[in-house]
Amino acid sequence: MSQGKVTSAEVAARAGVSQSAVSRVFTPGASASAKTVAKVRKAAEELGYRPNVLARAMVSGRSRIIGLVVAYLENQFYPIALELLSNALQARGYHILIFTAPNSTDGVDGVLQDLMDYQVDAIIAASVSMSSDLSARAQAQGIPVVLFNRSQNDVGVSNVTSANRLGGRKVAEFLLAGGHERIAHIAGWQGSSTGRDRQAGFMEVLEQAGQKPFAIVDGMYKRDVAKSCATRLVAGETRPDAIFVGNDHMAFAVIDAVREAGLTPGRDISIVGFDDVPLASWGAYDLTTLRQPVNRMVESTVNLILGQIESGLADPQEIEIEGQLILRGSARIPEGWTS
Amino acid sequence: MSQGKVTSAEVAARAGVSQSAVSRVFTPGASASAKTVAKVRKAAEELGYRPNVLARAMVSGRSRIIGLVVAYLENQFYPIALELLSNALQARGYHILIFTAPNSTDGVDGVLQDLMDYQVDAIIAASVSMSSDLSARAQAQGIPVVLFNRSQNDVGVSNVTSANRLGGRKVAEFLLAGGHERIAHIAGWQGSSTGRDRQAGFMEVLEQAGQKPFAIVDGMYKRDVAKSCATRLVAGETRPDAIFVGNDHMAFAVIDAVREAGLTPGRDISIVGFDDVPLASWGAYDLTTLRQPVNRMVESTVNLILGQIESGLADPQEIEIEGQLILRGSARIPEGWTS
DNA sequence: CTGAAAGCGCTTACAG
DNA sequence: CTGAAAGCGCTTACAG
Repeated sequence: MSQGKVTSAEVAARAGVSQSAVSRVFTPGASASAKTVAKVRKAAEELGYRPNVLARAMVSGRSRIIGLVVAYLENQFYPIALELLSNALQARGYHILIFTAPNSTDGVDGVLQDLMDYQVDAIIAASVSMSSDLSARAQAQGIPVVLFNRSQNDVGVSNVTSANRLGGRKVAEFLLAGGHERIAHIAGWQGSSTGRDRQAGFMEVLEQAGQKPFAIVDGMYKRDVAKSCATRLVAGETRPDAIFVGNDHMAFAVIDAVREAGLTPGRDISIVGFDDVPLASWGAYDLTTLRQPVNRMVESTVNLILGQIESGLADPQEIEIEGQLILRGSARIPEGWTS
Repeated sequence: MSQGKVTSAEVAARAGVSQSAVSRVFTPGASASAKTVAKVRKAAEELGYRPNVLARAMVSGRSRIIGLVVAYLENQFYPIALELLSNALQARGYHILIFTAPNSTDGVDGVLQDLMDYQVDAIIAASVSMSSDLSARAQAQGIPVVLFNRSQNDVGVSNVTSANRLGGRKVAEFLLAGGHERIAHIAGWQGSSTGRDRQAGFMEVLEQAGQKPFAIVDGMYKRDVAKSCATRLVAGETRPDAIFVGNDHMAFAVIDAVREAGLTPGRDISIVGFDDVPLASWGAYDLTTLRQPVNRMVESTVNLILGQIESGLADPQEIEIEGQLILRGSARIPEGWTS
């Protein structure tokens, strides 16, 4: 069957047609007679021919490659998102070229440059921020960029997030309704929009209720930071009766810390996370959390990206998807609470 | 600065040299005078020129793209491996094109075909198996293939695994030394080499010791399967005093099940996993497990792959890396045990 | 519908 | 060291 790389010219020779005819047979929506199609398909089959995507990309200007910049793969939210993105894109004939990013803007910028060298049709940047310089370069080359799970309005790119501020509000309302009076917040990294927005929503509601937070600290989206914060918080004379944690990944560490201090989440202290990664529902953590609807976030991202690739225009859009509070055992549930 | 896509011809024009000269300046190890280099770099800088990787790939036959087939992203072992692979490859100027695989051989084969269409320089298949037909096609095209965390000797491809059989033996020895008498095994998927090898090593040692396993069931590498198996096992009149679980991902579900039955891992029943993913060390699970040295597995994979790409020859190699038992709280530790 | 020809953006012998 | 030219494997007007 196949023997090294087979080209369209070889197929043409065997089928007794021109190379252009072979190309047309493999180009969706091209014109070829049934007879030609049959001859070409037969020859191609016999030779094991498959079109070279890279060559096609050169001339058509479409690589069918989407660049994905990703970080924080230890946080289960991202592998899940990655898998969903890959599946959805694959189903539409696109594939993901992965770039793992150092967490600084500089690092990301370098990586984005590399990405563009591959002539990607679009870029999805998950959980990182970029400079406006780089976003301008992408724009200039007509490459749509979308920020996934992060927003940044200074650089003129699209972004898809959940309703983070509203999410923060919902958590605060839930905790207040539960009668908590000393609510601490181990926040998501304040260098990120998600961290800031969740905190802002949370604070708004507390303020409206005339309640001061027990403490606010930046957990940096890091397990070890969150854990030591939690340990410190619960070691004091008076301790919080609830902790809202900026994401699930940190919340797991907080639960570990709380238990090490001899307390039981949901009874002695309420813990609420943000994301609802699969692990949140596993027995050992049973974490109450505000779900980010990752399915719908991915769906929106894919539609947005493909729409922009096909239309050729890339006016930035901001998509925000509302998430829902998922009640589990780690936090006291207010009487009669429904949601 | 940058204005749409800039080509080497435009740079040449501005620098007052030939297009070939520009190409040479950007080709590592080509010959160009200091003067030419300076002129070209300056012009390139001013225009925002970067070589088109795809065009380079067309003529050089090297895309600097490595295809990665991956599944099971919910199991933390794979995102971790993915991140390490991507970092290592990126540092050497390669990038990963991701393909998520359906778990059937047919599915994988289809995906591999798509992969080859992108003219990847090599293929890494993690946790999946492929048909010998497909491996032959890759071979014929001179594309090295390595199986990561899976072995398959019928198809003539390289593979990198940990010492799974030995690992199974180590776990059995540990459990026996701990005085356990009713050891069950919720095995890794028996359709996979890892599942079979771990089980085989485990059985060998039990047999040598004249002990029959309490039960052997196939957990399929699925949480829900493993969990219901565990629930059933501990519900019986006599129950196992230890369970060796085919990987950590399932072991977490087993621990959940055991706790739901009112038992305490490490005290009432010993649970041992396989992998040592980060989550295994978190407080809520504290899982004793046989570590797969993912760092070294990745390192070997990258060296193997790049060696084969550069040498042009791809004689299959089998690399096996020994793992170590990591003692934690989920299993009774034999007195005086050191390892 | 179909073939000959140009061209996508590069690299790489080949002369000089 | 350097430029002109061929060619990588395709797609896509352009004639017919």
